[in-house]
Amino acid sequence: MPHSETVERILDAAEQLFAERGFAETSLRLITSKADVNLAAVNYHFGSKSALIEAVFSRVLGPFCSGLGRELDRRQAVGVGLEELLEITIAQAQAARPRSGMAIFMRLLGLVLNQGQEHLRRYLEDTYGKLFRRYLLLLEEAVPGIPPLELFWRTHFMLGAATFSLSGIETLRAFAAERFEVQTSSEQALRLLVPFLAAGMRAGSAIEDPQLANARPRPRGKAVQPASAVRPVSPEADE
Amino acid sequence: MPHSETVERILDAAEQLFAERGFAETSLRLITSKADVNLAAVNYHFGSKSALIEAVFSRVLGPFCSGLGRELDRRQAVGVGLEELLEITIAQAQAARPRSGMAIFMRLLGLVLNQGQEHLRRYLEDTYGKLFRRYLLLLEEAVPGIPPLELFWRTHFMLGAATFSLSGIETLRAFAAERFEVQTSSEQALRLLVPFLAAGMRAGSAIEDPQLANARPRPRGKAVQPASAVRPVSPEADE
DNA sequence: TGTACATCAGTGAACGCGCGTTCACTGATGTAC
DNA sequence: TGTACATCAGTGAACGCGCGTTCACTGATGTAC
Repeated sequence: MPHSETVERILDAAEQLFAERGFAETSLRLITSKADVNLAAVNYHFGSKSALIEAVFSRVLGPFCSGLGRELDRRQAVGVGLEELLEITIAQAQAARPRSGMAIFMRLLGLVLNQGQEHLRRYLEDTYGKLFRRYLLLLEEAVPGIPPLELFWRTHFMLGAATFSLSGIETLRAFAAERFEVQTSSEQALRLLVPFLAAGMRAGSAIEDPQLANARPRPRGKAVQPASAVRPVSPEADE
Repeated sequence: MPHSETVERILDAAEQLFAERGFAETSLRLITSKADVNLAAVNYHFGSKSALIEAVFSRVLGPFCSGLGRELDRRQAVGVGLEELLEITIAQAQAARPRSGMAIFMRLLGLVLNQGQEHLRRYLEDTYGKLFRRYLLLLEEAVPGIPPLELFWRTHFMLGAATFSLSGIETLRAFAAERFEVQTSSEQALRLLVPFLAAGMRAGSAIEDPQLANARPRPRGKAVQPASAVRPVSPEADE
Protein backbone atom coordinates (compact mmCIF):
# COMPACT_ATOMS: atom_id res chain seq x y z
CA MET A 1 0.00 0.00 0.00
CA PRO A 2 2.63 2.64 0.83
CA HIS A 3 3.01 3.86 -2.74
CA SER A 4 1.70 7.38 -2.57
CA GLU A 5 3.41 10.21 -0.76
CA THR A 6 0.14 10.99 1.02
CA VAL A 7 0.06 7.51 2.53
CA GLU A 8 3.62 7.92 3.77
CA ARG A 9 2.85 11.28 5.33
CA ILE A 10 -0.21 9.92 7.10
CA LEU A 11 1.78 7.00 8.50
CA ASP A 12 4.58 9.29 9.71
CA ALA A 13 2.21 11.64 11.50
CA ALA A 14 0.10 8.82 12.95
CA GLU A 15 3.12 6.93 14.25
CA GLN A 16 4.46 9.92 16.09
CA LEU A 17 1.12 11.04 17.48
CA PHE A 18 0.04 7.56 18.57
CA ALA A 19 3.36 7.15 20.40
CA GLU A 20 2.94 10.53 22.10
CA ARG A 21 -0.70 10.35 23.05
CA GLY A 22 -2.14 6.89 22.59
CA PHE A 23 -4.82 5.77 20.16
CA ALA A 24 -7.98 7.23 21.61
CA GLU A 25 -6.47 10.63 22.31
CA THR A 26 -5.26 10.99 18.74
CA SER A 27 -8.02 12.06 16.36
CA LEU A 28 -7.92 11.68 12.60
CA ARG A 29 -8.24 15.45 12.37
CA LEU A 30 -5.04 15.84 14.35
CA ILE A 31 -3.21 13.28 12.25
CA THR A 32 -4.31 14.70 8.92
CA SER A 33 -3.59 18.28 9.89
CA LYS A 34 -0.10 17.32 11.08
CA ALA A 35 0.42 15.39 7.86
CA ASP A 36 -0.99 18.34 5.89
CA VAL A 37 -3.44 16.07 4.15
CA ASN A 38 -7.19 16.03 3.68
CA LEU A 39 -9.24 14.51 6.51
CA ALA A 40 -10.97 12.05 4.20
CA ALA A 41 -7.66 10.73 2.90
CA VAL A 42 -7.24 8.36 5.86
CA ASN A 43 -10.48 6.57 5.13
CA TYR A 44 -9.75 6.68 1.41
CA HIS A 45 -6.36 4.97 1.77
CA PHE A 46 -6.81 2.81 4.84
CA GLY A 47 -10.56 2.34 5.20
CA SER A 48 -10.81 3.11 8.91
CA LYS A 49 -8.89 4.37 11.90
CA SER A 50 -8.22 0.89 13.25
CA ALA A 51 -6.85 -0.23 9.89
CA LEU A 52 -4.52 2.77 10.05
CA ILE A 53 -3.34 1.62 13.48
CA GLU A 54 -2.50 -1.82 12.13
CA ALA A 55 -0.66 -0.27 9.18
CA VAL A 56 1.44 1.84 11.53
CA PHE A 57 2.39 -1.26 13.50
CA SER A 58 3.28 -3.43 10.57
CA ARG A 59 5.47 -0.69 9.12
CA VAL A 60 7.44 -0.58 12.38
CA LEU A 61 7.44 -4.23 13.40
CA GLY A 62 8.01 -5.69 9.94
CA PRO A 63 11.59 -4.44 9.56
CA PHE A 64 12.34 -4.99 13.25
CA CYS A 65 11.25 -8.62 13.20
CA SER A 66 12.83 -9.51 9.88
CA GLY A 67 16.07 -7.84 11.00
CA LEU A 68 15.96 -9.70 14.30
CA GLY A 69 15.24 -13.00 12.55
CA ARG A 70 18.20 -12.44 10.20
CA GLU A 71 20.58 -11.74 13.09
CA LEU A 72 19.39 -14.82 14.96
CA ASP A 73 19.92 -16.93 11.81
CA ARG A 74 23.48 -15.68 11.48
CA ARG A 75 24.32 -16.74 15.03
CA GLN A 76 22.18 -19.82 15.42
CA ALA A 77 24.99 -22.27 14.62
CA VAL A 78 27.44 -20.73 17.10
CA GLY A 79 24.99 -20.20 19.95
CA VAL A 80 24.03 -16.84 21.40
CA GLY A 81 25.03 -15.51 24.80
CA LEU A 82 22.51 -13.65 26.95
CA GLU A 83 24.10 -10.21 26.74
CA GLU A 84 24.60 -10.67 23.01
CA LEU A 85 20.93 -11.57 22.59
CA LEU A 86 19.85 -8.45 24.47
CA GLU A 87 22.21 -6.24 22.53
CA ILE A 88 21.04 -7.62 19.20
CA THR A 89 17.47 -6.87 20.19
CA ILE A 90 18.26 -3.32 21.23
CA ALA A 91 20.29 -2.73 18.08
CA GLN A 92 17.39 -3.91 15.92
CA ALA A 93 14.95 -1.72 17.77
CA GLN A 94 17.24 1.23 17.16
CA ALA A 95 17.69 0.25 13.51
CA ALA A 96 13.93 0.05 13.01
CA ARG A 97 13.57 3.76 13.81
CA PRO A 98 17.00 5.21 13.17
CA ARG A 99 15.99 8.83 12.88
CA SER A 100 13.56 9.21 15.74
CA GLY A 101 15.40 7.07 18.27
CA MET A 102 13.85 3.98 19.77
CA ALA A 103 11.64 5.87 22.18
CA ILE A 104 8.84 5.87 19.62
CA PHE A 105 9.33 2.19 18.89
CA MET A 106 9.15 1.34 22.57
CA ARG A 107 6.19 3.57 23.24
CA LEU A 108 4.27 1.87 20.46
CA LEU A 109 5.18 -1.53 21.83
CA GLY A 110 4.16 -0.55 25.32
CA LEU A 111 0.95 0.90 23.97
CA VAL A 112 -0.15 -2.31 22.30
CA LEU A 113 0.80 -4.44 25.29
CA ASN A 114 -0.95 -2.19 27.77
CA GLN A 115 -3.91 -0.69 25.98
CA GLY A 116 -3.97 -2.68 22.76
CA GLN A 117 -7.33 -3.69 21.43
CA GLU A 118 -8.11 -7.35 20.95
CA HIS A 119 -7.89 -7.24 17.14
CA LEU A 120 -4.42 -5.70 17.31
CA ARG A 121 -3.14 -8.31 19.76
CA ARG A 122 -4.40 -11.13 17.61
CA TYR A 123 -2.89 -9.62 14.50
CA LEU A 124 0.51 -9.35 16.20
CA GLU A 125 0.32 -12.85 17.69
CA ASP A 126 -0.51 -14.28 14.27
CA THR A 127 2.24 -12.37 12.50
CA TYR A 128 5.09 -12.45 14.97
CA GLY A 129 4.22 -15.19 17.47
CA LYS A 130 6.57 -17.66 15.80
CA LEU A 131 9.55 -15.34 16.15
CA PHE A 132 8.67 -14.71 19.79
CA ARG A 133 8.66 -18.44 20.57
CA ARG A 134 11.99 -18.84 18.83
CA TYR A 135 13.35 -16.00 20.93
CA LEU A 136 12.14 -17.70 24.11
CA LEU A 137 13.94 -20.90 23.12
CA LEU A 138 17.18 -19.01 22.58
CA LEU A 139 16.79 -17.42 26.00
CA GLU A 140 16.36 -20.85 27.54
CA GLU A 141 19.63 -21.92 25.94
CA ALA A 142 21.41 -18.75 27.02
CA VAL A 143 20.27 -19.06 30.64
CA PRO A 144 20.59 -22.72 31.58
CA GLY A 145 19.33 -24.09 34.85
CA ILE A 146 16.23 -21.90 35.16
CA PRO A 147 12.83 -23.60 34.75
CA PRO A 148 11.18 -22.62 31.44
CA LEU A 149 8.09 -21.30 33.21
CA GLU A 150 10.22 -18.97 35.29
CA LEU A 151 12.06 -17.79 32.18
CA PHE A 152 8.70 -17.08 30.58
CA TRP A 153 7.83 -14.77 33.45
CA ARG A 154 11.26 -13.21 33.53
CA THR A 155 11.04 -12.48 29.82
CA HIS A 156 7.93 -10.44 30.50
CA PHE A 157 9.58 -8.68 33.42
CA MET A 158 12.35 -7.78 30.98
CA LEU A 159 9.90 -6.58 28.37
CA GLY A 160 8.25 -4.46 31.03
CA ALA A 161 11.46 -2.86 32.23
CA ALA A 162 12.45 -2.14 28.64
CA THR A 163 9.19 -0.74 27.29
CA PHE A 164 8.40 1.22 30.40
CA SER A 165 11.69 2.95 30.86
CA LEU A 166 12.52 3.44 27.21
CA SER A 167 9.09 4.73 26.33
CA GLY A 168 9.35 7.38 28.98
CA ILE A 169 13.05 7.88 28.43
CA GLU A 170 12.80 11.58 27.64
CA THR A 171 10.96 12.27 30.88
CA LEU A 172 13.43 10.18 32.85
CA ARG A 173 16.46 11.86 31.25
CA ALA A 174 15.06 15.26 32.15
CA PHE A 175 14.32 14.09 35.68
CA ALA A 176 17.84 12.66 36.10
CA ALA A 177 19.38 15.84 34.69
CA GLU A 178 17.48 17.93 37.21
CA ARG A 179 18.36 15.74 40.15
CA PHE A 180 21.98 14.88 39.37
CA GLU A 181 22.95 17.85 37.20
CA VAL A 182 24.37 15.45 34.65
CA GLN A 183 23.06 14.47 31.23
CA THR A 184 22.51 10.79 30.53
CA SER A 185 22.23 10.14 26.81
CA SER A 186 19.69 7.62 25.52
CA GLU A 187 22.56 5.38 24.47
CA GLN A 188 24.00 5.45 27.97
CA ALA A 189 20.61 4.65 29.48
CA LEU A 190 20.35 1.68 27.13
CA ARG A 191 23.77 0.47 28.17
CA LEU A 192 22.61 0.62 31.79
CA LEU A 193 19.63 -1.55 30.95
CA VAL A 194 21.59 -4.56 29.66
CA PRO A 195 23.42 -5.62 32.86
CA PHE A 196 20.27 -5.04 34.91
CA LEU A 197 18.25 -7.35 32.69
CA ALA A 198 21.01 -9.92 32.33
CA ALA A 199 21.50 -10.18 36.10
CA GLY A 200 17.75 -10.49 36.63
CA MET A 201 17.52 -13.29 34.08
CA ARG A 202 20.39 -15.18 35.72
CA ALA A 203 19.13 -14.83 39.30
CA GLY A 204 18.72 -18.07 41.24
CA SER A 205 15.36 -19.74 40.73
CA ALA A 206 12.63 -18.81 43.20
CA ILE A 207 10.34 -21.67 42.24
CA GLU A 208 9.92 -24.28 44.97
CA ASP A 209 6.80 -26.08 43.80
CA PRO A 210 8.15 -29.03 41.76
CA GLN A 211 5.07 -28.99 39.53
CA LEU A 212 5.99 -25.48 38.39
CA ALA A 213 9.70 -26.24 38.22
CA ASN A 214 9.08 -29.13 35.88
CA ALA A 215 6.49 -27.48 33.63
CA ARG A 216 7.54 -27.65 29.99
CA PRO A 217 5.94 -25.87 27.04
CA ARG A 218 3.59 -28.16 25.26
CA PRO A 219 4.52 -29.01 21.68
CA ARG A 220 2.86 -26.88 19.05
CA GLY A 221 1.58 -28.80 16.07
CA LYS A 222 -1.53 -29.57 14.13
CA ALA A 223 -3.01 -31.67 16.91
CA VAL A 224 -3.62 -28.82 19.31
CA GLN A 225 -5.47 -29.56 22.53
CA PRO A 226 -8.55 -27.41 23.01
CA ALA A 227 -8.08 -24.72 25.64
CA SER A 228 -10.76 -26.36 27.77
CA ALA A 229 -8.50 -29.38 28.20
CA VAL A 230 -5.93 -27.36 30.11
CA ARG A 231 -5.84 -28.87 33.56
CA PRO A 232 -5.73 -26.33 36.39
CA VAL A 233 -3.09 -27.46 38.86
CA SER A 234 -3.89 -25.21 41.77
CA PRO A 235 -7.31 -23.68 41.21
CA GLU A 236 -7.74 -20.37 42.98
CA ALA A 237 -10.47 -17.85 43.40
CA ASP A 238 -8.68 -14.56 42.88
CA GLU A 239 -10.63 -12.48 40.36
CA MET B 1 -15.59 14.15 50.35
CA PRO B 2 -16.36 10.41 50.34
CA HIS B 3 -19.29 10.68 52.71
CA SER B 4 -22.20 9.67 50.56
CA GLU B 5 -22.76 6.19 49.26
CA THR B 6 -23.14 7.59 45.75
CA VAL B 7 -19.63 9.04 45.87
CA GLU B 8 -18.25 5.67 46.97
CA ARG B 9 -20.06 3.85 44.20
CA ILE B 10 -18.77 6.27 41.57
CA LEU B 11 -15.19 5.89 42.82
CA ASP B 12 -15.44 2.09 42.81
CA ALA B 13 -16.77 1.95 39.27
CA ALA B 14 -14.33 4.58 37.97
CA GLU B 15 -11.33 2.88 39.52
CA GLN B 16 -12.12 -0.43 37.96
CA LEU B 17 -13.01 0.98 34.54
CA PHE B 18 -10.01 3.32 34.36
CA ALA B 19 -7.72 0.40 35.18
CA GLU B 20 -9.35 -1.76 32.52
CA ARG B 21 -9.62 0.74 29.70
CA GLY B 22 -7.68 3.92 30.40
CA PHE B 23 -9.01 7.41 30.96
CA ALA B 24 -10.07 8.48 27.49
CA GLU B 25 -11.80 5.21 26.68
CA THR B 26 -13.91 5.37 29.83
CA SER B 27 -16.89 7.72 29.50
CA LEU B 28 -18.85 9.17 32.38
CA ARG B 29 -21.91 7.43 31.00
CA LEU B 30 -20.13 4.09 31.35
CA ILE B 31 -19.00 4.87 34.88
CA THR B 32 -22.37 6.09 36.09
CA SER B 33 -24.29 3.24 34.54
CA LYS B 34 -21.90 0.70 36.13
CA ALA B 35 -22.26 2.53 39.45
CA ASP B 36 -26.04 2.64 38.94
CA VAL B 37 -26.03 6.36 39.52
CA ASN B 38 -27.29 9.38 37.64
CA LEU B 39 -24.99 10.77 34.95
CA ALA B 40 -24.99 14.25 36.43
CA ALA B 41 -23.90 12.95 39.83
CA VAL B 42 -20.23 12.88 38.81
CA ASN B 43 -20.19 16.58 38.02
CA TYR B 44 -22.31 17.26 41.06
CA HIS B 45 -19.91 15.54 43.47
CA PHE B 46 -16.54 15.98 41.79
CA GLY B 47 -16.96 18.94 39.46
CA SER B 48 -15.38 17.39 36.38
CA LYS B 49 -14.03 14.19 34.93
CA SER B 50 -10.41 15.11 35.62
CA ALA B 51 -11.21 15.90 39.24
CA LEU B 52 -12.76 12.44 39.45
CA ILE B 53 -9.51 10.97 38.11
CA GLU B 54 -7.51 12.71 40.83
CA ALA B 55 -9.95 11.52 43.49
CA VAL B 56 -9.57 7.93 42.30
CA PHE B 57 -5.80 8.22 42.57
CA SER B 58 -5.68 9.78 45.97
CA ARG B 59 -8.04 7.15 47.35
CA VAL B 60 -5.65 4.44 46.15
CA LEU B 61 -2.28 6.09 46.74
CA GLY B 62 -3.07 7.69 50.06
CA PRO B 63 -3.32 4.45 52.05
CA PHE B 64 -0.49 2.87 50.07
CA CYS B 65 1.92 5.71 50.75
CA SER B 66 1.03 6.18 54.38
CA GLY B 67 1.29 2.42 54.94
CA LEU B 68 4.65 2.35 53.18
CA GLY B 69 5.91 5.31 55.19
CA ARG B 70 4.84 3.62 58.43
CA GLU B 71 6.66 0.41 57.55
CA LEU B 72 9.80 2.34 56.64
CA ASP B 73 9.64 4.21 59.95
CA ARG B 74 9.42 0.96 61.87
CA ARG B 75 12.58 -0.36 60.24
CA GLN B 76 14.57 2.82 59.79
CA ALA B 77 16.65 2.29 62.94
CA VAL B 78 17.60 -1.30 62.07
CA GLY B 79 18.29 -0.73 58.38
CA VAL B 80 16.40 -2.36 55.55
CA GLY B 81 17.71 -5.07 53.23
CA LEU B 82 16.94 -4.98 49.51
CA GLU B 83 14.64 -7.98 49.37
CA GLU B 84 12.88 -6.77 52.49
CA LEU B 85 12.34 -3.36 50.92
CA LEU B 86 10.83 -4.92 47.81
CA GLU B 87 8.62 -7.22 49.81
CA ILE B 88 7.36 -4.38 51.99
CA THR B 89 6.44 -2.47 48.85
CA ILE B 90 4.60 -5.38 47.32
CA ALA B 91 2.80 -6.11 50.57
CA GLN B 92 1.63 -2.50 50.81
CA ALA B 93 0.44 -2.53 47.21
CA GLN B 94 -1.54 -5.66 47.99
CA ALA B 95 -2.87 -4.17 51.19
CA ALA B 96 -4.02 -1.04 49.36
CA ARG B 97 -6.42 -3.10 47.26
CA PRO B 98 -7.00 -6.26 49.24
CA ARG B 99 -10.17 -7.37 47.54
CA SER B 100 -9.41 -6.76 43.90
CA GLY B 101 -5.77 -7.87 43.97
CA MET B 102 -2.96 -5.56 43.08
CA ALA B 103 -3.49 -5.78 39.34
CA ILE B 104 -5.77 -2.76 39.49
CA PHE B 105 -3.31 -0.84 41.63
CA MET B 106 -0.50 -1.54 39.21
CA ARG B 107 -2.55 -0.78 36.14
CA LEU B 108 -3.46 2.60 37.59
CA LEU B 109 0.17 3.29 38.38
CA GLY B 110 1.27 2.29 34.90
CA LEU B 111 -1.50 4.40 33.43
CA VAL B 112 -0.39 7.58 35.12
CA LEU B 113 3.27 6.97 34.32
CA ASN B 114 2.60 6.16 30.69
CA GLN B 115 -0.36 8.20 29.64
CA GLY B 116 -0.86 10.48 32.61
CA GLN B 117 -1.76 14.06 31.94
CA GLU B 118 0.51 16.80 33.12
CA HIS B 119 -1.80 17.95 35.93
CA LEU B 120 -1.97 14.45 37.36
CA ARG B 121 1.81 14.03 37.31
CA ARG B 122 2.34 17.30 39.10
CA TYR B 123 -0.26 16.43 41.69
CA LEU B 124 1.44 13.11 42.41
CA GLU B 125 4.92 14.63 42.49
CA ASP B 126 3.72 17.27 44.95
CA THR B 127 1.95 14.79 47.17
CA TYR B 128 4.25 11.78 47.13
CA GLY B 129 7.60 13.08 45.83
CA LYS B 130 9.07 13.25 49.31
CA LEU B 131 8.32 9.60 50.03
CA PHE B 132 9.79 8.62 46.67
CA ARG B 133 13.08 10.39 47.47
CA ARG B 134 13.21 8.72 50.85
CA TYR B 135 12.69 5.37 49.14
CA LEU B 136 15.55 6.09 46.75
CA LEU B 137 17.85 6.84 49.69
CA LEU B 138 16.95 3.56 51.36
CA LEU B 139 17.69 1.75 48.10
CA GLU B 140 21.12 3.41 48.00
CA GLU B 141 21.82 2.09 51.48
CA ALA B 142 20.52 -1.37 50.65
CA VAL B 143 22.63 -1.67 47.49
CA PRO B 144 26.03 -0.23 48.33
CA GLY B 145 28.72 0.31 45.71
CA ILE B 146 26.45 1.32 42.84
CA PRO B 147 26.61 4.97 41.72
CA PRO B 148 23.45 6.87 42.73
CA LEU B 149 22.73 7.84 39.12
CA GLU B 150 22.75 4.20 38.09
CA LEU B 151 20.50 3.30 41.00
CA PHE B 152 18.12 6.02 39.86
CA TRP B 153 17.86 4.39 36.45
CA ARG B 154 17.62 0.92 37.90
CA THR B 155 14.79 2.01 40.16
CA HIS B 156 12.86 2.99 37.06
CA PHE B 157 13.72 -0.28 35.34
CA MET B 158 12.27 -1.98 38.43
CA LEU B 159 9.18 0.15 38.38
CA GLY B 160 8.74 -0.70 34.71
CA ALA B 161 9.09 -4.43 35.21
CA ALA B 162 6.65 -4.31 38.11
CA THR B 163 3.92 -2.12 36.60
CA PHE B 164 4.12 -3.72 33.20
CA SER B 165 3.96 -7.32 34.24
CA LEU B 166 1.62 -6.89 37.16
CA SER B 167 -0.79 -4.69 35.25
CA GLY B 168 -1.12 -7.31 32.56
CA ILE B 169 -0.88 -10.18 35.00
CA GLU B 170 -4.20 -11.73 34.09
CA THR B 171 -3.27 -11.88 30.42
CA LEU B 172 0.13 -13.31 31.25
CA ARG B 173 -1.30 -15.93 33.61
CA ALA B 174 -3.69 -17.06 30.89
CA PHE B 175 -0.89 -17.12 28.34
CA ALA B 176 1.36 -19.15 30.68
CA ALA B 177 -1.47 -21.55 31.46
CA GLU B 178 -2.04 -22.18 27.77
CA ARG B 179 1.63 -22.70 26.98
CA PHE B 180 2.73 -24.67 30.02
CA GLU B 181 -0.55 -26.27 31.07
CA VAL B 182 0.07 -25.11 34.61
CA GLN B 183 -1.58 -22.36 36.62
CA THR B 184 0.63 -19.70 38.14
CA SER B 185 -1.17 -17.78 40.86
CA SER B 186 -0.73 -14.02 41.17
CA GLU B 187 1.09 -14.58 44.45
CA GLN B 188 3.52 -16.97 42.80
CA ALA B 189 4.15 -14.51 39.97
CA LEU B 190 4.91 -11.84 42.56
CA ARG B 191 7.33 -14.13 44.31
CA LEU B 192 9.10 -14.63 40.99
CA LEU B 193 9.45 -10.88 40.57
CA VAL B 194 11.45 -10.24 43.75
CA PRO B 195 14.66 -12.19 42.96
CA PHE B 196 14.62 -10.87 39.40
CA LEU B 197 14.52 -7.28 40.60
CA ALA B 198 16.97 -7.82 43.43
CA ALA B 199 19.56 -9.40 41.14
CA GLY B 200 19.13 -6.60 38.62
CA MET B 201 19.64 -3.97 41.29
CA ARG B 202 22.80 -5.69 42.53
CA ALA B 203 24.38 -6.24 39.09
CA GLY B 204 27.87 -4.83 38.62
CA SER B 205 27.94 -1.21 37.57
CA ALA B 206 28.01 -0.56 33.84
CA ILE B 207 29.02 3.08 34.16
CA GLU B 208 32.52 3.82 32.91
CA ASP B 209 32.35 7.59 32.52
CA PRO B 210 33.70 8.93 35.85
CA GLN B 211 31.54 12.03 35.57
CA LEU B 212 28.45 9.83 35.65
CA ALA B 213 29.90 7.51 38.29
CA ASN B 214 30.51 10.43 40.63
CA ALA B 215 27.25 12.29 40.07
CA ARG B 216 25.44 12.90 43.35
CA PRO B 217 21.90 14.18 43.85
CA ARG B 218 21.95 17.87 44.52
CA PRO B 219 20.71 18.91 47.94
CA ARG B 220 17.10 19.95 48.11
CA GLY B 221 16.43 23.01 50.16
CA LYS B 222 15.17 26.53 49.98
CA ALA B 223 18.08 27.77 47.88
CA VAL B 224 17.23 25.83 44.76
CA GLN B 225 19.26 26.46 41.64
CA PRO B 226 17.13 27.43 38.68
CA ALA B 227 16.80 24.66 36.10
CA SER B 228 18.64 26.85 33.59
CA ALA B 229 21.78 26.62 35.71
CA VAL B 230 22.05 22.86 35.14
CA ARG B 231 25.29 22.35 33.31
CA PRO B 232 25.06 19.82 30.48
CA VAL B 233 28.10 17.56 30.71
CA SER B 234 27.90 15.84 27.38
CA PRO B 235 25.58 17.86 25.15
CA GLU B 236 24.02 15.78 22.46
CA ALA B 237 21.64 16.29 19.58
CA ASP B 238 19.28 13.36 19.90
CA GLU B 239 15.70 14.58 19.81
C1' DT C 1 -4.54 12.94 -34.21
C1' DG C 2 -8.91 13.34 -31.87
C1' DT C 3 -12.63 11.90 -28.98
C1' DA C 4 -14.93 9.18 -25.46
C1' DC C 5 -14.54 6.75 -21.55
C1' DA C 6 -12.26 4.61 -17.29
C1' DT C 7 -9.43 4.90 -13.44
C1' DC C 8 -7.87 6.88 -9.44
C1' DA C 9 -5.90 10.09 -5.84
C1' DG C 10 -7.77 13.43 -3.51
C1' DT C 11 -11.48 16.93 -1.73
C1' DG C 12 -15.15 19.67 0.80
C1' DA C 13 -19.05 19.40 3.19
C1' DA C 14 -22.07 17.15 5.66
C1' DC C 15 -23.83 13.08 8.48
C1' DG C 16 -25.14 10.93 12.92
C1' DC C 17 -23.27 9.87 17.32
C1' DG C 18 -21.41 9.84 21.90
C1' DC C 19 -19.09 12.87 24.69
C1' DG C 20 -18.54 16.14 29.06
C1' DT C 21 -21.11 19.59 30.96
C1' DT C 22 -25.05 22.56 32.38
C1' DC C 23 -29.38 23.83 34.30
C1' DA C 24 -33.81 24.15 36.08
C1' DC C 25 -36.02 21.25 39.00
C1' DT C 26 -37.46 17.66 42.83
C1' DG C 27 -38.05 15.85 47.27
C1' DA C 28 -36.28 14.83 51.69
C1' DT C 29 -34.37 16.71 55.93
C1' DG C 30 -33.16 20.25 59.13
C1' DT C 31 -33.81 24.89 61.35
C1' DA C 32 -36.04 29.29 63.02
C1' DC C 33 -39.68 31.40 65.05
C1' DT D 1 -47.43 22.15 67.15
C1' DG D 2 -47.38 24.52 62.81
C1' DT D 3 -45.49 27.17 59.12
C1' DA D 4 -41.91 29.20 56.27
C1' DC D 5 -37.58 28.88 54.64
C1' DA D 6 -32.80 26.87 53.74
C1' DT D 7 -29.92 23.22 52.59
C1' DC D 8 -28.55 19.56 49.92
C1' DA D 9 -28.20 15.02 47.35
C1' DG D 10 -29.82 13.76 43.36
C1' DT D 11 -32.36 14.00 38.61
C1' DG D 12 -33.91 14.34 33.60
C1' DA D 13 -33.28 16.56 29.65
C1' DA D 14 -30.92 19.22 26.87
C1' DC D 15 -26.65 21.83 25.25
C1' DG D 16 -22.74 22.43 22.05
C1' DC D 17 -18.76 20.03 20.42
C1' DG D 18 -15.44 17.01 18.31
C1' DC D 19 -15.41 12.59 16.64
C1' DG D 20 -15.07 8.81 12.67
C1' DT D 21 -17.21 8.13 8.54
C1' DT D 22 -19.68 8.94 4.12
C1' DC D 23 -20.66 10.78 -0.30
C1' DA D 24 -21.03 13.29 -4.38
C1' DC D 25 -17.69 15.50 -6.72
C1' DT D 26 -13.08 17.19 -9.11
C1' DG D 27 -9.25 17.01 -12.01
C1' DA D 28 -5.35 14.62 -13.75
C1' DT D 29 -3.74 10.62 -16.25
C1' DG D 30 -4.16 6.55 -19.03
C1' DT D 31 -6.50 3.63 -22.62
C1' DA D 32 -9.43 2.22 -26.68
C1' DC D 33 -10.77 2.92 -31.11
